Amino acid sequence: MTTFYGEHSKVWVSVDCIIFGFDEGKLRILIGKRQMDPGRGEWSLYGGFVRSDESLDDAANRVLYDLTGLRNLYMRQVGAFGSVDRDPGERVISIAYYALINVNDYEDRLRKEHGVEWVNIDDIPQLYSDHNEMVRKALKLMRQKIKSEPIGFRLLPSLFTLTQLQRLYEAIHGEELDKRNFRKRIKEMDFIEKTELIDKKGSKRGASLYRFNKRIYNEDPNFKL
Amino acid sequence: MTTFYGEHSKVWVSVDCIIFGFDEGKLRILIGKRQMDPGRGEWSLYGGFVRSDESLDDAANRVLYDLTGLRNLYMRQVGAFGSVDRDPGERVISIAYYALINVNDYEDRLRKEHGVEWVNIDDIPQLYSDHNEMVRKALKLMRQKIKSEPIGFRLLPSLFTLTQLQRLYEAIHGEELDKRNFRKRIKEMDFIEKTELIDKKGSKRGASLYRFNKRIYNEDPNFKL
DNA sequence: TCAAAAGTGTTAGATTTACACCCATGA
DNA sequence: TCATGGGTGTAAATCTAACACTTTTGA
Repeated sequence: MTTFYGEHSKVWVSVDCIIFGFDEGKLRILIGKRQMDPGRGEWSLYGGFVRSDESLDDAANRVLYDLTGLRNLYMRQVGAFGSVDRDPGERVISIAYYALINVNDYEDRLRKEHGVEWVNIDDIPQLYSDHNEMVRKALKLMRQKIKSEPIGFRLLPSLFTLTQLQRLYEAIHGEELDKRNFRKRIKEMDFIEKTELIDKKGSKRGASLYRFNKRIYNEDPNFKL
Repeated sequence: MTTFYGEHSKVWVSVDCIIFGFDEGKLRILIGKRQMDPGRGEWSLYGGFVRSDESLDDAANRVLYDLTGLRNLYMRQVGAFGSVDRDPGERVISIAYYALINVNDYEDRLRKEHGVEWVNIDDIPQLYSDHNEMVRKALKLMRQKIKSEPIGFRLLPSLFTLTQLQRLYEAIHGEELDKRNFRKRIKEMDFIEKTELIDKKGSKRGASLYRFNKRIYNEDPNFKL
């Protein structure tokens, strides 16, 4: 094996995941108490080291699968974090990723096995190392992204009511929306399809269930919320 | 030295810089022919390895200073690039940064010493490894950023005419703007100050020179272009 | 019968876009 | 004197934001 860059030093590279979920009207992320040194016992994002035979995206997908048992999650890179002393043990740079999951798809057994919890984004405690900074940036990027792409559906069941959808957007942006204006905009988006099904859980009267039609969206991707 | 993560493999980490400049009405970046193996002779971004005693941002600033002799450049991280085979020699992950410079501040002697050239963003050749992808993402991020923050002034001399400013925005977004609407919006931004000075180079009649007043901007940062 | 969520249109105000002519000057 | 870029205002169209009542039904 030829060594081109021998004179330079190598470092460890990890990925850390900000996993967003929407439950009980709140946007939440998964965090757990760190089970290894250094920093044992501190609240932390879930992460792992990048292996020599996998890309950064592969590493993030592996870590996400390991924690949630889910594949093909919507996932985007947040950025690289590389202060010299960010890890108290060694020089480690970390690439943060955020992912969106529908909380119903996540088996609670698996969640408990890994000792992670859903925490409201307004109540995030102090986290290990620079993880709070990662969360802030992930939230900022996700909020921005959701304005121009219909990624919110990744946080909902495949069938959802318009009130659920509105509550999701309110939770993400942290402000209330006008019901009539919201529904007016939804009606303009043909890829948000009304089904014949009625949800009876959320109200006595019942609310129509909608679904996101990816095919129609791809044909005419005009999204604005 | 305690080794917490010994069982995992380390990798090389580099930074690569997309340096934007505005000259002769075009948005350009600095690229050069690679002077080392692997990839010797291919067009490439300018970069360097991250040292063990510096953060990623420090490394990017060092690389930028080495190339341009300029400090305190506006600079933002583009992201981490980490395909397994992205570097033909070894496993190297790279963190891309973009920076904005005023081309007049860059000594041509230094530019030639490093063998780099200003290339119109519409005429970028095929670049080494994944550098084209880095450029695309940098451009996307910069275009987005400039809509909400007055970073464009970093690409202009400290005194500029409104026509220069308009041409800059046209070059960045790749579309012509209406002169009257453009100037109407500028007038609303108190931090773009008209000076008493007149530029006689750009026209016979002469055009007023303006400057960006950072203090006023910080007091009332309302920017929208 | 009443509490609770679903569903539905209109209007005023703000923002955005389109558009054309006169001015000052150096060559 | 004329070619060149500098400088200026208005009106139509579009988009955004504010706002209140009726319906259905399970408890």
